Amino acid sequence: MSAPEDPRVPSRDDESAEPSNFLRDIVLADLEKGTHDGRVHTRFPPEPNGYLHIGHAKAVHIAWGLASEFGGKFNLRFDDTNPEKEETEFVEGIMEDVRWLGADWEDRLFHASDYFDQLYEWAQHLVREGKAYVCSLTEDQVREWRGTVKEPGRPSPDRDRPAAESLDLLERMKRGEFPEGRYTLRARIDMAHPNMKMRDPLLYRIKHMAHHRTGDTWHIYPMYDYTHGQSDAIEGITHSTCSLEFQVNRPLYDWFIENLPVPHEPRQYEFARLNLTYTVMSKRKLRRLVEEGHVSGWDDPRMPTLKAMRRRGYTPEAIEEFCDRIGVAKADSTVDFSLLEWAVREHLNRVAPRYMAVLRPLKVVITNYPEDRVEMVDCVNNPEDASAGTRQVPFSRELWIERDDFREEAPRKFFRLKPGSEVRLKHAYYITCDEVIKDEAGEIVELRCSYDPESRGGSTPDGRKVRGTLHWVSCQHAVAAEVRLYDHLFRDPFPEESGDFLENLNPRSLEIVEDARLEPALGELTRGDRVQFMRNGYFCVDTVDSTPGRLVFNRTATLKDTWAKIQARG
RNA sequence: UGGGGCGUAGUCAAGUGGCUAAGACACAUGGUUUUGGUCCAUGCAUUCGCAGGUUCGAAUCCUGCCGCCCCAGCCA
Repeated sequence: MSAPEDPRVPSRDDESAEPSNFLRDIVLADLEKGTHDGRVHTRFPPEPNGYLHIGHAKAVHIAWGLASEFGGKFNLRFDDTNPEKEETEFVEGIMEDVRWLGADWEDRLFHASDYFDQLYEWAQHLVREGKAYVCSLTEDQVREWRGTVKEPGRPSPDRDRPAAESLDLLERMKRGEFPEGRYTLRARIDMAHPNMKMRDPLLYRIKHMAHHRTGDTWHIYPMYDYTHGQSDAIEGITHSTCSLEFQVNRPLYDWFIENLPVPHEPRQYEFARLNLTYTVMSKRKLRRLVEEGHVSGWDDPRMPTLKAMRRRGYTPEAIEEFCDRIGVAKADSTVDFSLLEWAVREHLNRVAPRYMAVLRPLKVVITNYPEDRVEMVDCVNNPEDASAGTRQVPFSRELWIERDDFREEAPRKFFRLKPGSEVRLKHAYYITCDEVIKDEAGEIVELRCSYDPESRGGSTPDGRKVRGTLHWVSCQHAVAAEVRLYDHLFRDPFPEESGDFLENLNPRSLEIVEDARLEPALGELTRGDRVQFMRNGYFCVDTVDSTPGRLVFNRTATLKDTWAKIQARG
């Protein structure tokens, strides 16, 4: 990349460059100054206690993006310091998600638990230096002694415990000689510090619990603050990115780096986490949705989890585009769901092959078309991509069209099928509606139409204009399938802001179409295939419930629907 | 009301003293169209939370005020 002629021209004018943001600018400046020996090394540090969601995708995108753009490295590190909540099950799931997003940690998969020995040695170091002590206050006492945001705390009676004594107690804590809660190891900083995090924070607590990786080796486990920065230091992380709520932890992060003989000095930078309209992002709330049965699981396509979005048909490319568009900043914000939808449409429009599928079938009989005749018509697979080619679709006397595409009494702007009017059947023929057949209840059950043999392929020698073009499926060739239509999980764009978020669930977030009629080629699709149902939306074959004999499709996103807007306006 | 952050359009977000405040999404209008999709064109902040001040010149600097978020887990 050559330097711009005019230095004031931002580099983002260069199409190959990432849009800039304050983190990127910091890295750029560090590279300029030669900080960290000119290295860029980032990491994504999930706790393996749940599944990743779109907010985590932003965090991965930032960390991985910084590393990949500047020829740096990216680590995946599981922050597994609390054996109570962590499970191996999540480790595999998270790796799958991060890999799917396209972030490559190469051979650098780590666990904070890899550093337990080193962390323990450093804890002893702090004790010897008079910077940490074993405290015998109970949990409640610690809380009480800590003071409040407005009042300073009081020093623990053990604050001046001799180093030798603390060392001995710490060793015995480690060996499991004491019950949980009996002692903690605390940093000796400042009980009157205006930042609560600096009031002699806990470094270790006793937990007689097996760890998913270290087994029964430990009876004490390090706290997040004592673990995170040092793990970054050990791995040579240069820019440790995290979300805004950790800003108050940064002075403590720095304190450990300054007071320990670490091999490297990482720096922490915080950005605003992602919020999205019409959904919730907190692990606790997502867990409630799953556990209380409001969704079918963590991979229910309505969930904002990555495994759900993957199942729904979202692509990593779409998520990356979305992340590029939302930017990186420090202001709390909630992004419009429509931007995510735009991103997935933008990608799928380019790559999804088009097919015809009728979701709510209405029979059309073409009275002047021979009963036993079947013609194969040529259909374009993707008008955005000539290389996608064409396919043959069978056309016959009896067809299914969309119920919405016929109106017995139609408004002026309705240019689909109505009595006496002519429309085009996509890639096939023009038809005119001659007669409407109803049952005893007055329900329309069939349309009798006539076709113009001259219009084969969808145009006529006389060049007459036909305003509406409908998709269709030949009855005798149709494949039946289940189609699941998803809408926002919540009806309120800010479900957390008014009452219990569960009260804002959208009762129509899932509509199941049991008996859609598809053109035969769709019957050949396999799990995970992504397509466009023309005039309907983007769909993918469900990876869980679909079988070759009974296809199940998930709607990823609708197409933009200008007609729906016109109708809504009245 | 201690400390740490943040307020630019409906939503994100550039901008860091000097031409008419980027861009995207959304929205609106028109055009093209064998998907009411895509695509194309146009419009959409006389003003940057508010009020003063400094300056020839302020979203950018100063002062005061207002609002929102985070911190008192032996969670991360």
